[in-house]
Amino acid sequence: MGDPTSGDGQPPDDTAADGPTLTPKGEARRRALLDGVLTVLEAGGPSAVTHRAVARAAGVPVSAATYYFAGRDDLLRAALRHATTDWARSFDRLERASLRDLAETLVRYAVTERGAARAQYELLFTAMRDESLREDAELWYSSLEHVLSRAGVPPDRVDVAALAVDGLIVRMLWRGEPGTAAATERVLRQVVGPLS
Amino acid sequence: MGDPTSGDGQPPDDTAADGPTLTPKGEARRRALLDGVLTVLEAGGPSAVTHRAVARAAGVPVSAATYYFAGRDDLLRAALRHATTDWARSFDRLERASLRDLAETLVRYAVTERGAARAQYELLFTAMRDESLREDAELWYSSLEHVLSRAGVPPDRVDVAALAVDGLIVRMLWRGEPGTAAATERVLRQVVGPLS
DNA sequence: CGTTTTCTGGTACATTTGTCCCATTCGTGC
DNA sequence: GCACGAATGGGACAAATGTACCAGAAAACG
Repeated sequence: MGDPTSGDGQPPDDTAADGPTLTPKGEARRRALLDGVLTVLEAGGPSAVTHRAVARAAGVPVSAATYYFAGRDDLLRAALRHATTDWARSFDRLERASLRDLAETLVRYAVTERGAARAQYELLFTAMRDESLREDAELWYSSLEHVLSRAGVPPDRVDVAALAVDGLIVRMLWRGEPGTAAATERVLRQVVGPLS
Repeated sequence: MGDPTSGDGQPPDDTAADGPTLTPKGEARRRALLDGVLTVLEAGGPSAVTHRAVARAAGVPVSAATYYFAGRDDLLRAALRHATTDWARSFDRLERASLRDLAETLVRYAVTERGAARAQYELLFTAMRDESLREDAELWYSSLEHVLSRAGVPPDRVDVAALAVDGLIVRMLWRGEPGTAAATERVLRQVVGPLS
C-alpha cells in the first residue's frame, strides 16, 4: 500500500454515487459487466451470478470484474442500481403520460424485454434483505407512483393503483400476458378505477 | 447398480407427487431440510442455498441432504412445492371467507412470517425460469383467486383483484405495512373495488 | 430370534468459486 | 520522443461446493 513501483491495479477513485469522473472509456466495460449480470441472471438465476460467468457474458477477462467491482456484492449492488435507474428514467421520460403511453412502456418493459425485467425484479427481491439497497428499490416504486399520478390517477388512489400495476407487471413477467399495448391499457383502466 | 452387498444409500422410491408412503419417521427430517431451505434463503438469499448450509440450518449432517434429495435442484424444487402448497392450503381453509378473514391471513403471512414469505416469493421468481415448476406456482395464484371469489368479489373482477392483492403482498413484504388486519382490510376494500 | 431394508453420519475428492498478484499494453500529458 | 498512471489479461491458490462412498445403527418384519 505504500510502494507504488508500478500500477497497483485499482480503479482510481469513483467514490460512491454517480460520478463517472475517473473512467473515460473503460466505462463501457463497466456497463458491459453490469449488462452481463442481467444476462447471467436471466439465464441461470441468482446463484449463477459469479465473477466468472458475468465476465464470460460480458466478453471480458475475469480480472476485469474484480478490477471494476471490489467484490460480488458490489457487482450485484451496482447491477441493481443500473437496472432500476434505467427503467425509472424511462418512466420519468413520460412527462404528461396517458394510460396508453404507460401501457406501451409496460409492454416494452415486461414483455419485449422480459428477460431483463425478470432479472431486475429478482434483484429487487434480493434488495429486500440488504438495507443499503432500500433506497434504489424505493426509487423504482416511487417513479411508478409518479407516472401514475401524472397519468391522471387521483392522489388518493395512486398508491392502490401502484399496488395493482406492480401486480400486473409480475403477471406479465409470468405469463407474458397481456402482451399488447391495447390489452394492457384495458387492464390498466380497470385497475386504476372509475376515474382516469 | 447390480451388486447390493449392503445398503446402497438411496431413498426407496417416493415417485413424484405427494406420497409419503415410504418414509414413516424420517419424513420429519425431510421436512426439517425443507424448512432449512427457507431459513437459509431468508438469511442469505438464493445463492446461499447450498447443501451444507441447509443441512447446518436443519441440524443434520450434509449427507442427509443428498440422501433425501438427489441434487440441489430437487432440493429447491421440493422447497418451493412445500412452501406454496402450505400457504395455498391455508388460503383454501378459509371456506366462506370475508375480506376480514383474508386480511388476517395476509397479515399473518406477509408480516408475522415475513421471512418465510419472502423466501417463498423468491422461490416463486426462481420458478419463472423453470418450466417444471410452473404448475406449483400456478397453484399459488389460482388459490389466491379462489379465495377472492369466495370472499364475494364478482367474477369479472377477480383477476384484477388478484393482481392488486399480489402487489399488496409484495408491498407488505417490502415495508411490513400495512401491518394490522384492520388496515389491511381497508386497503383490500379499495383494491377489490366498489362491490364486496 | 435373525434378517433385510431404511437411515445415519463421517469422510474423500474433483470442480468451481472469490480474490489476489504481476507483467504487459494503452492512452494521454509533457 | 518519453514517462507515468490507467487499464488489461492471464495465472495462481486457498476456500467452498456438489456429490459419491461406505461402514455401521435403527427400525421393520418374518
